[in-house]
Amino acid sequence: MPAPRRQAAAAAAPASPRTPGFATADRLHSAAIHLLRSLRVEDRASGLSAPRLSALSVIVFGGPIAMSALAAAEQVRPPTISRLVAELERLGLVERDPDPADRRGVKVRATAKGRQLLEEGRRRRVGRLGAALEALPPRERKLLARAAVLIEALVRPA
Amino acid sequence: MPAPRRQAAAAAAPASPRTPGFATADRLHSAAIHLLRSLRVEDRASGLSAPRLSALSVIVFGGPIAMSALAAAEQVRPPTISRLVAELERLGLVERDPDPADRRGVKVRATAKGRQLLEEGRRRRVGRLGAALEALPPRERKLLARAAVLIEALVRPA
DNA sequence: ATATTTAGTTAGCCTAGCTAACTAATTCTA
DNA sequence: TAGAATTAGTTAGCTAGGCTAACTAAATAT
Repeated sequence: MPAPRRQAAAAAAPASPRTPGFATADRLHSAAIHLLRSLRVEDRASGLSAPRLSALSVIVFGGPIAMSALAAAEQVRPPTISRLVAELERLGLVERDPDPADRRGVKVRATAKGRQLLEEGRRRRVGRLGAALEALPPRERKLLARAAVLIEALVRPA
Repeated sequence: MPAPRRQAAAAAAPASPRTPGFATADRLHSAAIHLLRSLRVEDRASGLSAPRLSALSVIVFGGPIAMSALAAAEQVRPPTISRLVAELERLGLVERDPDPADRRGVKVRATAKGRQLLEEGRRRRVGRLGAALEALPPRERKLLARAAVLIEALVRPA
């Protein structure tokens, strides 16, 4: 286990095990775990580890981004990002430019190769699940799409 | 990145990016990632890392279980499980008994302390999400509950 | 009776987390 | 405005968790 990071005592009043919210939360949590576990297989085909894929994704979609912002997005410490970006750079997937506005700073951006690799990976990963969803009645597929939106809303402002 | 594990060429025909299944899959994938990321905070309070919590969970719910079965459930190699279980044992959360039916084998089971720690963690983790769900209109909460069931069904037979 | 397979462990390597300690640049303040 | 404090990023060194290779011991197959 990595050394625990101090949290700003986050404990909101937890729902008691009796409430309908708790039961749903439990099911949702479990479903999310199993969903992601089943997709991990596809990610391996990219040749990149999960942390690298995740960081690359933030860099691709988050435009040129500062190291500190990237660390925050990935919820890791700056040294972790430093090393990770160094590896992505060595692989030709991203580049580091000095920030002209602040000469301490650095902006990371994806190369064409990086974008391409990510896009392929996303296609593979989501492709398998997408095929399964195609087989579903449209009603159920719509239900899942709405659920995804609800979940994002629940989680986003956290 | 850990050395890639050979996969039995799993590539099912991926859905093309145009289909409705693909768009939904993308949203669902993203929602699952963000959901789990937001809950990670609570897991840290348990003092156990994610791999240890996950293995402990399998041991608690999967009854006395062989090392090899545990490795399969966690999708890791036997040496990884050997070491992980050794640590859980050192912490007093699980115990290893020789398998009387096959003297090469070992059965791992949770101690009372292990069960208790897991239950507390689950309460904390799901509590925060549960509270958020309580605030939702019952209709939307039901939608999420049904979505969870659908997802499990999609993923389970994979 | 011996050879092969299977269950688990040990040894040794790599990646990804962390903290601590550092440099360089910026910003604040007396 | 000189000096102090803060901020951005890196380097060094540690631990945990992944892997393969190589091993022991037991079970099974020839």
